[in-house]
Amino acid sequence: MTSVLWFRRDLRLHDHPALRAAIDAGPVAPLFVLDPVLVRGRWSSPNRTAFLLASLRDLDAALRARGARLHLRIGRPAEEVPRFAIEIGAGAVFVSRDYSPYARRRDAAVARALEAHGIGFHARRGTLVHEPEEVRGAAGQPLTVFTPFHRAWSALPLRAPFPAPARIPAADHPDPGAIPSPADLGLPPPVEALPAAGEPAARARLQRFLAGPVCAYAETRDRLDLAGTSRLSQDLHLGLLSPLEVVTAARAAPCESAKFVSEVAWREFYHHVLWHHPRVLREPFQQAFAAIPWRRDQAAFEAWTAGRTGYPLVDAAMRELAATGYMHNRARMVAASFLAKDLLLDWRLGETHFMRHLVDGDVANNDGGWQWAASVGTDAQPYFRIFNPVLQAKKFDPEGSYLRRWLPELRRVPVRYVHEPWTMPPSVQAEAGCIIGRDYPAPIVDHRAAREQALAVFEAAREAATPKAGR
DNA sequence: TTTTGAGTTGTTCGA
DNA sequence: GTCGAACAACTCAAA
Repeated sequence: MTSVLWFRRDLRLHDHPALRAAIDAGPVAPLFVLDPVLVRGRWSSPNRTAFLLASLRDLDAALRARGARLHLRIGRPAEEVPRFAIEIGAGAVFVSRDYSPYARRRDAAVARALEAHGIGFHARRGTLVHEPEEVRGAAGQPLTVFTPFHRAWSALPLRAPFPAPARIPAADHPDPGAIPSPADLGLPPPVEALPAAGEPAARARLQRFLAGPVCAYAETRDRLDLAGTSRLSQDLHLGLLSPLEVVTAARAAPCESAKFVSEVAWREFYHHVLWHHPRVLREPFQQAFAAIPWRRDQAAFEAWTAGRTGYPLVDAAMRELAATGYMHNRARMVAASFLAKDLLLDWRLGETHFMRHLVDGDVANNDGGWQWAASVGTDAQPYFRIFNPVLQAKKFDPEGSYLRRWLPELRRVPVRYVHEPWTMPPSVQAEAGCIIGRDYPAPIVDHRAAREQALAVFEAAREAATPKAGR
């Protein structure tokens, strides 16, 4: 039986259960559908699309080396997938499961359309290590606190990863369709320094990380001035790497890798939370905080996006994002906390801004991270944990090298002032060529006062949602 | 059922 | 400068 392998966020040949199932069924027609909703939607990103398109070119090359080729269609999947399957005479469509609310609606529509023509739709694992149905508490319930989730997740056995197939029996369509460039799609050019795309580049990053950096990961992952993180987020997002293979390889690393594996578990946790609670894309997981009166302040939001808040770590982070489509994880937390707590702006504004820029932008992880930073997520109640952007900078970038890298205005500012440049005496400002208010902004809010206000606002929301006496 | 233990990533304050 | 306690008593998970 001829089948279609519809690639989505599983752009690899290694450890690909859906691909294996398709090959076992007979000739395979690999397909990718460029969905306008994902290319031009509210949460789309030219950076991410460019990385996707480059990865597709790579996937096509890898398929050709094995006797097949990638077919590309542009349009709505509910129309394009059935049309393609019918044209090629396929009896089934295989996919790797996808978990976002949009993906669920899309896949349900595609499956319905296929069914009308007697074509099967088969979703296999491959996007996560363990499926949402598999990670459960003692009473069989979905878990919403990370630690019990992590325990249950870690206790599940790992299957052996599948090797990449040596050959793929091809079912070719006479019109393969060309992989467009971003310009062909009318998209603005992406940032210059995109990571190398495609499965081989991702596998090389994984090997390099596991050969050494993973051993220091627990100590260096938070350091803004060191390259201590894995930099695999975009690869996991697009499925250039199988998370199962990543975890299997990490556990076999020559040193302690549990901290890194637990970060992969965070990715799974947020995917599972989104699967069980799709409403989190619209509202806080903790409904008590749905009523927080977020401020409307366009100027403050624009200062944040432009990296001109006057707090160097926040500004460096936002400029790193604009310049590279990437932001260090620690910087994401500080920048997000600043938007939600110091500026009291709706975390969903920041969530959208991140999605529009991040090469690794992932609905589940981004939403989970933002809700955590805004203290409205699955965490029980640490709303009084408000990052101090100055302390965070001193702690994780002691010499200010990350700050200076992204804030040229501060390059000549002495270390003792670089974390809080507004404390520079005028003579030092003149000498450093950095006049506060002219070359670099004064803080747009006073952190101490903003913190007090945020505490009061969150406290009030919590009070309002709590019934007074004894339920 | 009720109770008990515990919770990614912090900050501030006062000794 | 360092260190422990307080933050505020909440929710979830499991015994």
